[in-house]
Amino acid sequence: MPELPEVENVRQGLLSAVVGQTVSRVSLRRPDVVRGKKRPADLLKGQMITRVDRKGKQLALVTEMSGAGGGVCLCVHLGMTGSLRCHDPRKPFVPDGHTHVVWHMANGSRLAFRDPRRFGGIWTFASTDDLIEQRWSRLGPDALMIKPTQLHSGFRKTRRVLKAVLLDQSIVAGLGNIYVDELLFNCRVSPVRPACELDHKQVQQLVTRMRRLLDRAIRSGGSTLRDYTNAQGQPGGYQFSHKVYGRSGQACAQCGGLLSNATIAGRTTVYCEQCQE
DNA sequence: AGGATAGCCTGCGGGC
DNA sequence: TGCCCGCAGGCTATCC
Repeated sequence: MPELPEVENVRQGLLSAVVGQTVSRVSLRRPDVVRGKKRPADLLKGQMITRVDRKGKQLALVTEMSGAGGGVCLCVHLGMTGSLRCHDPRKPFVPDGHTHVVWHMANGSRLAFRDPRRFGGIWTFASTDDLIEQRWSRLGPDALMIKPTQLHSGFRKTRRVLKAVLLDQSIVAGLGNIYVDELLFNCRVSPVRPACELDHKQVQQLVTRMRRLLDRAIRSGGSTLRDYTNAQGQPGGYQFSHKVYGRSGQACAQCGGLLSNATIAGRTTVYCEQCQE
């Protein structure tokens, strides 16, 4: 469930907890969560974490410079149930069966990657340039950065419906099922509307409202439905502001009619047939 | 080749 | 009470 607002909250929590810390030991309890070519040296052992970057729903733990183009880095994708949690040196921490990687820091704190469903994973790169070229270049612009012209050109090159296009990370990176439904309701636009039908003014409004929605969700700590917590283990509060997600059969906040539930683009979708055209 | 669909994986909740 | 099945969903692979 971690979408952009949740991942951004995790990123911000990691800034204070692990940036500047040196990794003294890495415990790889479940090797297959590290995808692609993995070298133990690439799991950051002996290196100092200097940055935590994000694009869309993906994070990067970056270490100090090593050759051209930036530091060695790990790309972490949380998938549906993945989490990155920091554990205080003074408190006991017993990794359970779903804790796949533990980074032990020189100051005694630990960073744990846990992911019961294992839709997430970790990718290793020799430099941030490699990460960008080999992986992040496949993503569209980040949802907080995208310009209306960029989204509009993404819309015009397909015949798919809005729901499918907004979920497509190669068009815009960071939205998932929750925030797409919330955004479409916020804009009063139907999820089954072909994306290519929107004119520039409508796309502009979509981008404006997308940024505002995501900003508010970030400031609320993201949405916690079941699993999500930030890097410090605290839940978010934006689930209390959801207008449509998870509210099928309940009253529309705008017209009072019943919210509909349908499978659109293979995803459960909640929307108001009356208000969203 | 764009687009739809299956499969990955576990936990939980509804229904019998 | 307990079991089984359906569902949740981001992303990749596969097929049409």
